[in-house]
Amino acid sequence: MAVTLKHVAERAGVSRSAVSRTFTEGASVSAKTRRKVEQAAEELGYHPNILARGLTTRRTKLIGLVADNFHNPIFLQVFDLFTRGLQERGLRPLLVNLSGETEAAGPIRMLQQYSVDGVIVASSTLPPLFAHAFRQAGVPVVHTFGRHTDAPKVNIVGIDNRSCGRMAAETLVERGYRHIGFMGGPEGATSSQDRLAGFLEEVARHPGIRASYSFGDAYSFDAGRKEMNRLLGGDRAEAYFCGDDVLSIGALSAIESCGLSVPDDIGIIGLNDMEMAGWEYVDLTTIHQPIRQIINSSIELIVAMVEERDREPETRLFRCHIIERGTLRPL
Amino acid sequence: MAVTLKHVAERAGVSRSAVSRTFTEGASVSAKTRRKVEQAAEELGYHPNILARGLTTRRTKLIGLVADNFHNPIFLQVFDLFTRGLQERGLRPLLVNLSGETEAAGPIRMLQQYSVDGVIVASSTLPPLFAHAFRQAGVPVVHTFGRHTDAPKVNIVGIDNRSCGRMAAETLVERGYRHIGFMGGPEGATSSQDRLAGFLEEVARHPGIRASYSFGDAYSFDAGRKEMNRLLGGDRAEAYFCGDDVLSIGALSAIESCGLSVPDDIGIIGLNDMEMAGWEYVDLTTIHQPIRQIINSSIELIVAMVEERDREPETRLFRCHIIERGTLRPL
DNA sequence: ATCTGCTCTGCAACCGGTTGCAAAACGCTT
DNA sequence: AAGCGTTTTGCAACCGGTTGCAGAGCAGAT
Repeated sequence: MAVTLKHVAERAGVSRSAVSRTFTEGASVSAKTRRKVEQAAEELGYHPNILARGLTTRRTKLIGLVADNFHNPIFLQVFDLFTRGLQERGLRPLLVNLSGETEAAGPIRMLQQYSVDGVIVASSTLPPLFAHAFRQAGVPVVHTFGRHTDAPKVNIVGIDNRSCGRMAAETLVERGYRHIGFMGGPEGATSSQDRLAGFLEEVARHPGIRASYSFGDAYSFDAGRKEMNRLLGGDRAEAYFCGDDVLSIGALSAIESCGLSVPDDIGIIGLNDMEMAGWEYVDLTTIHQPIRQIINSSIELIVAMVEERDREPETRLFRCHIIERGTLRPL
Repeated sequence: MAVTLKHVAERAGVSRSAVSRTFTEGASVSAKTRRKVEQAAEELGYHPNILARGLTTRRTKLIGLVADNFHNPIFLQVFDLFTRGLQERGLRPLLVNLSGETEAAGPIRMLQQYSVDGVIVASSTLPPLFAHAFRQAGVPVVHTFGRHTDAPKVNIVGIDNRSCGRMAAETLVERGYRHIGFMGGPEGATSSQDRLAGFLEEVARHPGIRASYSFGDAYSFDAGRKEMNRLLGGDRAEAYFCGDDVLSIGALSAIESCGLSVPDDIGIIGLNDMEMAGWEYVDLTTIHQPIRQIINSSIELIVAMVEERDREPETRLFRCHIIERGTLRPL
């Protein structure tokens, strides 16, 4: 059916090795054979089978792309950037949906069965254990949006969540809010924990300020709305730092449908600066996370890991900054 | 490094074939050897390499998932459903980002190099030619959200765009709008063309009604806002059928920031019923497209195609219905 | 013409599996 | 115990490639 090395070799009147060599970078072939082979290949429409090649070269150019949140539009952008970036380097993303999964063993086995060259775990909610397990299994791994530590066990690319928490608290305090709240994503997510830690750290530096915190079930619109509805029923704060834009938007929605208005009655600041945050509708004040850089850097790192398997894991953090829009009262 | 058939065979004291057979459905192995092999495999942590297997079985369990729009949140849901559905059947999506690509040759070659079992083209904007080219290349293909025809050249799963256009026009007319507009996605997209055709068809049945139409650059928020801004500067209609929810939301945004209000000054009806359409913020009246069914059906079809390569292509269309929310004036 | 050193080439083995085939092992019957 | 039909097994070839190695071919020097 498909045209293989052998067909090309026969047609060109050379050995299979000669054909193979014309298609491998840096192999030794004379100009004459190369020409013959290329012509035969052209005529037959031959292209080497990457998977068969991978059997000997141990490079499949497949990269596992593991995600566990398909309800946050930011991930559409994440997928866009990853697929493009990988494609540009001749790599292919094998998409793995881990929603609801808690065990790493299954996905690891599966990705090994496909002999992926590396794995990118793109999630701020999966426990660090997950990425560690990949490394333990000998698969190069980058944890994008993972928790930053000083001596990382795997490559981490993302932001300093703790300092974002501080930045958010500081901003709220500056604006004169006296009772401020943190509304996180899932309690178990390292990103929630770190953002909260930074938030409380900053609050502790301002004696007069009262702080409270709680968590949503997920980084999703529904979770944000649900949690804000709950908060509105109790002793609510004057302004909230929501752990993510889509949570913020859910919260805004709850606030509006309750007859309150933003920023007059309640202030909101998000995190991510997703496309939607800039829509007139939403006009969300938020902390910008440089997604494009984070993803390009992740790709660079996974490529480097594949080249040099026993490279020391490293952490790459990117600076965030506040995007002033309309959901906090002005200075 | 990795543990292979051979290792297991040696440890279990059997031939490589015996090991292979234990791991292939329906092969003939005695209970005794099976036990020995399974134990050895367990001890070594062996799992067959799917790609090596694919070399002989010609099944890699890889499915190409081709998309060209990463700006419409509906696709996040599409990816979620596809990845889960495929995973449940032991298949793996190889994600291909075709944004901006116009030639099919490159992607086809690439997917062939990875010997994918089949390809799902998930786009209402890629020309039919694209999916045809895959078929021509002998790759089983399903075009999800593709244009429906009576004698399809490839499998098509989606909705009847023409009848959705009619439904939208009919609804607008019922509500008493006399000058109605169609605001499509890209002019070249079959979905835009068909929705418009249906829309105008229905308008033609109502003599007093005036209709106009135009197109956005893409199925995206920005395109919707930009186009609505243009329309607002001219002789605008009383209500618009936007070819997609995210376009509608862009349009709503343009309308609001112009000081007009919906549905009092302008009515809007969308198409898709994406999650966001239900947010209080947005509260978009729209035509519901049964995404879940469309995607499950697409997966079923691609699986069937892989089983039976020369199956006749078929078309599967799903019924849509109107979801009444707050962007059209009441009956 | 011979030698030297280099570049090319093909053979054959290998990557990690599957599978047709013939022989071995098994369970029953007689 | 021999004969029979079924399973089960291992051998060897194959899937579509790559690659170490030894020898062939070639150009230039002597």
